[in-house]
This record gives sequence, C-alpha cells and structure tokens, in this order.
Amino acid sequence: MKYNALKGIHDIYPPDISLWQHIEKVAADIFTVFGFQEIRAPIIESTDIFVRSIGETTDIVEKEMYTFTDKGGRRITLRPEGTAPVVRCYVENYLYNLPSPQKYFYAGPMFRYERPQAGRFRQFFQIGAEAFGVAEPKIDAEILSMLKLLFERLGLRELCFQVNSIGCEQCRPGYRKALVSFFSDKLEGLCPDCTRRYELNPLRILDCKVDSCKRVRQDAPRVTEHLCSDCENHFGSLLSLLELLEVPHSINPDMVRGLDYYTRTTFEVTCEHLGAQNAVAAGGRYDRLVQEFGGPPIPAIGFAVGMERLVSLLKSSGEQNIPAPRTFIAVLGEDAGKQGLALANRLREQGIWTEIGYTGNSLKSQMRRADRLSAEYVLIIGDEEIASGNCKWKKLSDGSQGEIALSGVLAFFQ
RNA sequence: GUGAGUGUAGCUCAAUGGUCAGAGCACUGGACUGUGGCUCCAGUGGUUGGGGGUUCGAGUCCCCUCACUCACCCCA
Repeated sequence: MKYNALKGIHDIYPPDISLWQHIEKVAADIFTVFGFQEIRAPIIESTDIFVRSIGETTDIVEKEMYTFTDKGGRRITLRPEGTAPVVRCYVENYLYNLPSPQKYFYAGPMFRYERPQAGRFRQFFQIGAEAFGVAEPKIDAEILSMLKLLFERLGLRELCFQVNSIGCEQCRPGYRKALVSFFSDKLEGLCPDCTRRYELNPLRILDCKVDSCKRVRQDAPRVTEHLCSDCENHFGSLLSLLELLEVPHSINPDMVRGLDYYTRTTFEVTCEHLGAQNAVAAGGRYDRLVQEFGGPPIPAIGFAVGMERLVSLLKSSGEQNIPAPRTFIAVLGEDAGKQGLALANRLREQGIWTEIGYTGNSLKSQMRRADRLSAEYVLIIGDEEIASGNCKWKKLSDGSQGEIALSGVLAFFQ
C-alpha cells in the first residue's frame, strides 16, 4: 500500500528546508531588534474563538475550517490563522498587566480547507507578529518598516506595499450605507457574487476582479473619504511616518481584508511574480478584538507572512546556500572503517560536520560522494595509513593533498 | 463548491492505433587493483495513475474513477 500526504498538505525536506530555516532565522533576528518576542500558542483552539474573531459570515468560518468534536464533546478547530490564538493567550494570561506595549511573534502551520492552487494550501505556514497596547500610528509604521527590512534582508525586490484605512466602528457604518446607496441602482451591472456581497458585505464588491464590477464601482465612494476625523488623522500620520521611515507604499482604497476584526489600518505586501495568490504578507489593526475577547479596550496591530509564498519567491530569485560538511572520511577495509568511525566521532564532538564512507564502496565512489556533498576536505584512511599512523587529506576545491598524523587531525580542523 | 488542463522510470520528457515503451539527468559499477568534477561504457530502475470498453492490436481512441496543476472563489 502506498500512502500519500493529504490534499494540499506538503512535506518540507532538504534541500528546501535550509531555505525555510534561513527565513525563520532572519525573521526572528529582525523581530527581536524591534522588541518582539516569540510566543507559542496552540494549533487547536475552541471553535468559538475563530468564529467570534474572524466573523461568522466570512468564508474562512463558513466553509474553510477544520473543525471536529473531541471525545469530551467540545467543538475544536485547527487554527486557520494566528492572531486569534495570540489574543486569547494575551487576555487569558493577563499579559496586558505587563508594561505596554507587548510585542510578540510566532511561526507555525495554519489550516484551511480550500481547493489548493499556486500559493494556496490546506496546511500553510505563517510567520506573524502582533503588537498590543499602542493606538498611535507610530507602531503601524514601525511594523511596516520591519516588514520592509525583513524582505530586504532576504534579498527580495519588486514588492508592492499597499496600505488603506477601513475606519472604525464610528465611521464604517456610514461608509457602508454610502456604498449600499451607491450600488442600489446598479445591481444589474454586478456579477452574481457581488449581488450576494451587496447583501452580506458590500465592502467586498470593491476588490472583485470581474471587469463589469470594476466599471460599475469606478465612481463608488472611497473609504478614505468617509473616515471620521480621528481615523483620518490616524491614517494621515501613518502616511507621513511611512515617508519618514522610507517605506515605499501606495494607497489602495479598494483593499478590503477578509477578516472582520480589522479596524483602521490594513495593508498588504504583494508581488506580481506570485500568480493569483499574490500577497506575501498582510495585516492590519484590530483595536476592538482584545475587548471582544474579554480583556480591557486595548488597541493592537499585527500581520502574517505566508512562508510558502516567500519560499517560492526566494527559490526563483536566488541561488540557495546548501549546507556542506567540513570533511568526508573515506575508508578502505575493515580496520580503517573502525578507525575512521572513531575519528569521525571525535571530530563531531568538536562540532565539525563529518561524513564517512562505508567500506563496501570503492574509494572512487566514496570520493564521488564527498564531491556531491561538496565536502571541503576528504581524509583517506586505509591499511597503509593505519600502519604509518598518518592519513591522507585532500582539499576538493583545488585538489591539493598531503599527509598528517592521525593524532593531529583534530588540530588540523580547528 | 465551479471551470479548464495534465497524468509514461526518482526527475524532465519522447514514442502515425502496429516488433520487446525509449532518451537525458540522477543512482550503482567499470575504463583508472587506493583519488571527486570532464569523457566513454555498462547496469539498476515501468502493472504507461486505476478500472472498464472499442479493435486482430491501445501509452495512443471512448467511458468511469483517482491524483495533480492552474484559474474562479477566497486569502498568507
């Protein structure tokens, strides 16, 4: 019987894994200098947590969640995103009593039951960050410049930073009304999906890809023109801070995020080389969620980076650094096999990556394997070497070789 | 959930309905009894995704099914 991984769920293994590790390391380093600390929230939570935060009528909650009942009859869901568990943790453990702001980052798998396509999987990894306790747009700008630095460090170019403000509970209802009245006499020009959106969530008509909908909405009211004065000031200062921090960006008033908890600032980082799923990172402010989860009214903002999308961009844009062993021990014969193994062990104890050949293989094939591994040195041990107490070394990059005492090998590599 | 496309060796791909389904790469060995890359030679590797049908004959045509891919939708 041959088994396959589940649809939309992929293994990650060498050589790709080194790229994943590299991204995770660079991200952790950058987040750390911005004062973010790692947080590890569970992968499964009560279903309710996601329903309440993401929104009952969103697609994620309505049809994309992996939900089951556990043996105790509890409704459980595999997290479809990372913010809700972090907020739950923040509130449950009274982390708002710690000095503000509290800033966290996380990395791990998320799950959504969707039809897989380029850049979209049922299990996908996100690296995300959340900052609690600052209402000022300063932190919004910091977060965006942190993302800019991350992508720069990873060597990514041609990214497009888009920002928007979708207002707050004060001004959004008014904007929604304005949209509804704008579209009320234009319904026949909209696609079937948008006529449904008109009822449920008219803001989503703004990011429909159908041409006729694009035409119909051309003169639709802009969210940025319907902000209350607080939101307008907030957005205005964010834009000027982005100038100050030299984060190139464009304002996209049609950008509507799919999660209900967002307020004010929303943003997306997209790349045209990604295909239909072109967002490599996205996020926004969620000033009401902590309170919604039973905490005090604490503002917050966060984002998530899509690992698979990032990996695919990095794979197509640069060459990978595949890690290589420092030395390869080629052995000829039983005794040499044993001595080589013992030597390998001593080298490894010193933190030197050592590979060893197996006596069944010819020297030629062992050399070939050392070459394929890109080992820096090969040590050759056979009967002659055991008898003389020396072994041969060869540097593969230039072919130079020589002899050293078996007892001096450790020093040779240090 | 809807639509389209593709399934042949580990990978990338050939093969008018007609001998035994091939090539390159990779892997193993040899040429070079103990020295990698380059070259040459050989070997390993296939239920042509699975099932049914048409036919003297199916990798090729038809039907069903499964898987994958892309797009819609949705989103990281």
